[in-house]
Amino acid sequence: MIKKNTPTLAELAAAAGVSTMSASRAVNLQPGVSPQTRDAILKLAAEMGYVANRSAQKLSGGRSRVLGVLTRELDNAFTSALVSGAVRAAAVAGHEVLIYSMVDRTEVPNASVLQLLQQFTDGVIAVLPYQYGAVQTLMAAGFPVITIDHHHSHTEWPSVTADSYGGARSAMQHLADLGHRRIAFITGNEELGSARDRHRAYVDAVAIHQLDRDAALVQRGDFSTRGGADAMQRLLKLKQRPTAVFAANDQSAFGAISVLQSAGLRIPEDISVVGFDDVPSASQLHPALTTVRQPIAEMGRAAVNSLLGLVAGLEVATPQITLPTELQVRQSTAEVAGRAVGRPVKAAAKTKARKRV
Amino acid sequence: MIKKNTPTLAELAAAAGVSTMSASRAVNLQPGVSPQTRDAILKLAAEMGYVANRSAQKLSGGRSRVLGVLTRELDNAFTSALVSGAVRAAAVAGHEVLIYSMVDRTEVPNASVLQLLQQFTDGVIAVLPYQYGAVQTLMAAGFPVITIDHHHSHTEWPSVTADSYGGARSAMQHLADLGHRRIAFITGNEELGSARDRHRAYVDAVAIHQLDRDAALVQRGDFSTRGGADAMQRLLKLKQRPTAVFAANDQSAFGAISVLQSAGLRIPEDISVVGFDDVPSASQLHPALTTVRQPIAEMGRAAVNSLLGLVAGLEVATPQITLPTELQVRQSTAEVAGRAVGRPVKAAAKTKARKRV
DNA sequence: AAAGATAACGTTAGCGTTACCGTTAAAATG
DNA sequence: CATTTTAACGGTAACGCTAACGTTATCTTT
Repeated sequence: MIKKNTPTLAELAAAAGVSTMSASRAVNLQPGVSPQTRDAILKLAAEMGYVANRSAQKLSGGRSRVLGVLTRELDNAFTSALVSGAVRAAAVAGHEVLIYSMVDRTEVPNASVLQLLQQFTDGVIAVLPYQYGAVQTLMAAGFPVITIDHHHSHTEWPSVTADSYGGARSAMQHLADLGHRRIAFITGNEELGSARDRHRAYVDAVAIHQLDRDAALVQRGDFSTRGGADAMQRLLKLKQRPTAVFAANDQSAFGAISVLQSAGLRIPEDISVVGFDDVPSASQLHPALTTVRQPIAEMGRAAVNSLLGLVAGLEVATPQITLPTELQVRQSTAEVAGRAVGRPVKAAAKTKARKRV
Repeated sequence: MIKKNTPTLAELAAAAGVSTMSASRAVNLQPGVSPQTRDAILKLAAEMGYVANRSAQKLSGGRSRVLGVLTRELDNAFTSALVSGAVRAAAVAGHEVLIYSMVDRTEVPNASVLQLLQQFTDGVIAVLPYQYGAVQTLMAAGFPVITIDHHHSHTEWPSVTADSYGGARSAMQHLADLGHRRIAFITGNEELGSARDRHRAYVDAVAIHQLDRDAALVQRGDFSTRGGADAMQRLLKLKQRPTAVFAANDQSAFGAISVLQSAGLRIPEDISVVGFDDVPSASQLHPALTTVRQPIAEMGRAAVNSLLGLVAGLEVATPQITLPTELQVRQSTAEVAGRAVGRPVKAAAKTKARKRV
């Protein structure tokens, strides 16, 4: 239960019979207090329920021990998982996390939002895309920022990413192994390094596995459900339809699946679909989506740790952190139904079932 | 572009040739300054890029003009839409919104989180469920809180809800109109008033429309995809299967649909499904879900307005705000296929198509 | 044992803002 | 015209904390 009047540092110090500075040093585990007085103060602090006032900390030039997450869309399994990881990692370091959602609104200049963040937090994790300008502004002001994913033209920014290229290659390998030769690709937001890497992996895989090379097989998406659906619609109009579709992220894949199902096509019998991200619903919806898993929570954790380094004024050793990805084979991919166009034989479905994880 | 040194109120005042207090009053649009000096200061403030330091504001006993949103799961279309609405409404009133996600972690006492909120924000919108304890604590401390949805045992809390009962009744009416007599219900988290209201509406509808009354038709869910899927699995095991399923929210409906599709059942030909909420993906996935629309963004707006009232110390006239809901008929519902169990006639599908919005 | 080095504290002065109260000048009143 | 009321402003003191420096004990060193 919160008391209406939380004790202040001065009150704590008075109760402990020391100066406020000693109390401050004790509470912040800083040198300048003997271990025994520190422990005594700490014990008393716990008893009295002392909690530092972060506004005051920040105002007096100190750190508030609060980290910010700058994001646009909240409705996003990716962001959610990321925040969870970040919050946990921050908690270990005694920090809290506050999220700022950049809802479009023209009436407020970006600058004031950024100042809000600067006034409250010690550093920011920016979940790209969309905040390029904000991120640049923040960095220019010398404020610690770590981005998740990276902007293709700002590769020098400290960032945390997953191995998009490797993951995409293994997804394509999987499809090639299943006998697919005509594989479509739905692109992501190509302002992002991750989207470009996945695209590049697709192109390379087409060359290496000697797959059908057709510009029409690559359709523009934007990482959204609608973008995926629209791209799939275009793919369905092709005279020679693909036997498999690799979407740059799960969200796009969901859109594609939706279109395929409403067109009466069965997945994976008629067409295989692979996504990227492995958001929770990927395994919960039908058919369970074969996708490339990103270690999202770990990315959040890594971002927090890097950010805390920046906040402490350390030169970050590896400003660009890339975490491994892993293919998750589920029900949305199957062996291609022979060379002939048409429905797959039942046997095919049974065969691939054995390969499932 | 942010300058490293944002002007302070004192600097602004000096530039304008007035005292800091006059500048403060001008910036906050408070009485005590003549219109002309106020305008002059405001103009200068815009030129100099003055932005108030909210930490300082809050510390000096004032308001920070920041509102908090307390939530648990971010991965939630509902929360996302709500925040959007809240942010926009807050912006109109010159406020910012910061989100705190209550990730489970035992190592940090709730109290410090709440104090964080008290130190930074002027009031909190709590998106239930899960934060009952926190909400109570906050309220006990005299801190302004508005809840979204309401806890069944705390009906006196200031809250914003949608008309769950009415919406659920119209959903049931719709199914009854389509000839369904055996309708299943997947419950939500019944700690919430909304879940109880929907359940009550189902029970009432069964009585009023004289539908099949069978305890096995009501299966427990928890507003989650998995909960909906598990409930549907149980419903499929019934000797007499329902011809329609009403899920207490869209998320549950998605889980149910997933199970139905993997069982080879077609929606809506074999079974109709209705959800509740109308989250964005409800209309984007296949089949597009018939569901009850909640005005989520408006709920966020209403919450902000109420909260600002509380912050201003007003006695809120209507502590319990209920917003209307509306049935959205889409592709997941169709006329029941006669009395006999089996596939629907094609004609049925055509008939209901005319009824679509 | 005297001098210097080191650790353990305390004092002061802000950080940027607003509340409170005091002051001054202009307007309204008798 | 003297007096009261009103509005417009300014000075000062907090809010709770920490940085920077000052002070006092304690321990080395020669």
